Amino acid sequence: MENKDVAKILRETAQLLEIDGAIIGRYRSYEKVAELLYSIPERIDELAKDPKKLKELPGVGDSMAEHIREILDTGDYSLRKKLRKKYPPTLLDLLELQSLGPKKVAFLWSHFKVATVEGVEKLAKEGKLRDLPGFGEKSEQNILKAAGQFKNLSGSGRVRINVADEEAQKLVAYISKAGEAVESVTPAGSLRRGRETIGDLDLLVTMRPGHDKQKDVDAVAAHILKYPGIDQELAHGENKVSFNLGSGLQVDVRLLEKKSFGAALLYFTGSKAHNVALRGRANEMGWTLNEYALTTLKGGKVVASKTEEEIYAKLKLAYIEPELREMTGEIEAAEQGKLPKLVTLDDIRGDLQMHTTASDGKNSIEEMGQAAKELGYDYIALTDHSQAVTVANGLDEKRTLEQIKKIHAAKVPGITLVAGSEVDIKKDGTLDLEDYVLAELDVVVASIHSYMNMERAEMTARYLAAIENPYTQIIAHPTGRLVLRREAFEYDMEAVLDACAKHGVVMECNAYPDRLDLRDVHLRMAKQRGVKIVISTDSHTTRNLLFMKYGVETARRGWIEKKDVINTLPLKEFLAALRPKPPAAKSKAARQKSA
DNA sequence: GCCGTTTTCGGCCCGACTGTTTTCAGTCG
Repeated sequence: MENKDVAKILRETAQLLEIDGAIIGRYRSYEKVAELLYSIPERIDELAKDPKKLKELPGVGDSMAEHIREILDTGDYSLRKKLRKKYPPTLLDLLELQSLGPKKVAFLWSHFKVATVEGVEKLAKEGKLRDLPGFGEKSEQNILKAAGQFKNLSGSGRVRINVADEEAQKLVAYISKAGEAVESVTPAGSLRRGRETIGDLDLLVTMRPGHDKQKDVDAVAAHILKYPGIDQELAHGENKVSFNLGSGLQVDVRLLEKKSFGAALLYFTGSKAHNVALRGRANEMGWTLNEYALTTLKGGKVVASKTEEEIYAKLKLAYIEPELREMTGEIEAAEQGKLPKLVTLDDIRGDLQMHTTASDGKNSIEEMGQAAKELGYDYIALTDHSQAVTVANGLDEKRTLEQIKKIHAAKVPGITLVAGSEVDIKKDGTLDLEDYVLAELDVVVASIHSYMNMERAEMTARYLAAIENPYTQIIAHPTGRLVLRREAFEYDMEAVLDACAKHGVVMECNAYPDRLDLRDVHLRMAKQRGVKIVISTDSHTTRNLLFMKYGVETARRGWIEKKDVINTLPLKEFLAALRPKPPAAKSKAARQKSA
């Protein structure tokens, strides 16, 4: 059973308990463990084999360990089953509606026995909600609106990181033009943490001290609400405005004074779990932490507020990079001075997967080279598809040899062009080009583009065969998942990474925002085994080369350091870090000639 | 249900905003 399956059951139990009126701590303990399961690199079914290991997880005690074991053994959990008998499963849909929470959902259920979005919508339309305690005409309208949105909503309401990033840049530029009063506009939230999908955009606006503070804030807020992309205004208060963009992305803008910038940035960057831990730590030290400052519990004296660095320092923690703030051990590491020195975009000296017009790319060898040179790279590998990927006009042996010649002949001053191929790993685990061609390539990147729904054991065997092939040097987009569109392949990641470690095969962290694969937890697993990483864009146009930053952010989320990433090395050392290939075999033609 | 330099009970992050109230509960992040 996968971690996410166990997490789903625990989360649902938490929601049902909350509706059932359980005390706050009880359902939070379920919620906490559910969140934890999404973020740990270990598989819960593996951990559960050792009774002690389970209880070492924060927030897991005797009872929770027992519940987890029950879920793993039986596929379900008795308390959840019991609650689902009491409340219909569709009741949880109601929690998704903006303005409805557990209390109101429980009330609606107890009074009307209504448990579906349609049912609630009907009651609202008939005006049956407005006279209930805690409801009114306005909330009736809000529920109607939310029900309409729920029905129209396709998918999760999250967008890929590049979409959020582009929206954020547009908004930052727009808000910066609000006038003299605006000093800075800074994106925070999961975008700053480099998550692969973004649910909402958090922007911090710091204000210059003026003679009439509230008037300035009001003017800026008014300017923001005139932003052309706004679909619906959600909230407009003294220091906050929220709205939906046409894309469905929710935006929260906070207007604040410069002196609390650090505390606010920390707070709005999250993650929630990281914040909760920092607050708990502050309390233990006799302080309290909120979005305005770290202050003393007694007397409310400000201890730190201007920068994140000084707040971490007061909490006796090394500065924790945003990408690490997911409560996966970063607090302990910061306490002990054992945080990784994360790889940066500036460390990257070459890009090792991209396509040209020879297969499905839009630009020539020279154009890709020129664009990469302008980004400051020392080298790039041009890696067009191999023949099996027919939809991409993949290259066979003959065309690959010609392409190698073209790449070596092409001259772009200031950058070295390396001849590569993204060779398809076929169904049986063999590579899609003959050995005599693989031997001629400077770098062999292998990846899967077909038969993606194989059984776990079969897919594992396919990868192991590919890794054992002495020509395979890099495995590209190893899990094959497409963000928000396609689940990862099923296979034994541990076994595959162990094989990579054994054979010196490098794993790719694919920077293309639809892929971001390997993802954070896998990268940490790779690092634990000493498997080296390359970060590549998989570009199909010169513009795509700019995606490198998303790959670097993903690698940082996986605690990856410069020394773990071989395309931070100068060309010669990079080539030396690749698995050495067997000496060039004779071509088929040459073999026939000599025979 | 978990947990402990406010420890074996009694808390559980904390504040903004909304819509309902007439001082606050519920929702949200």
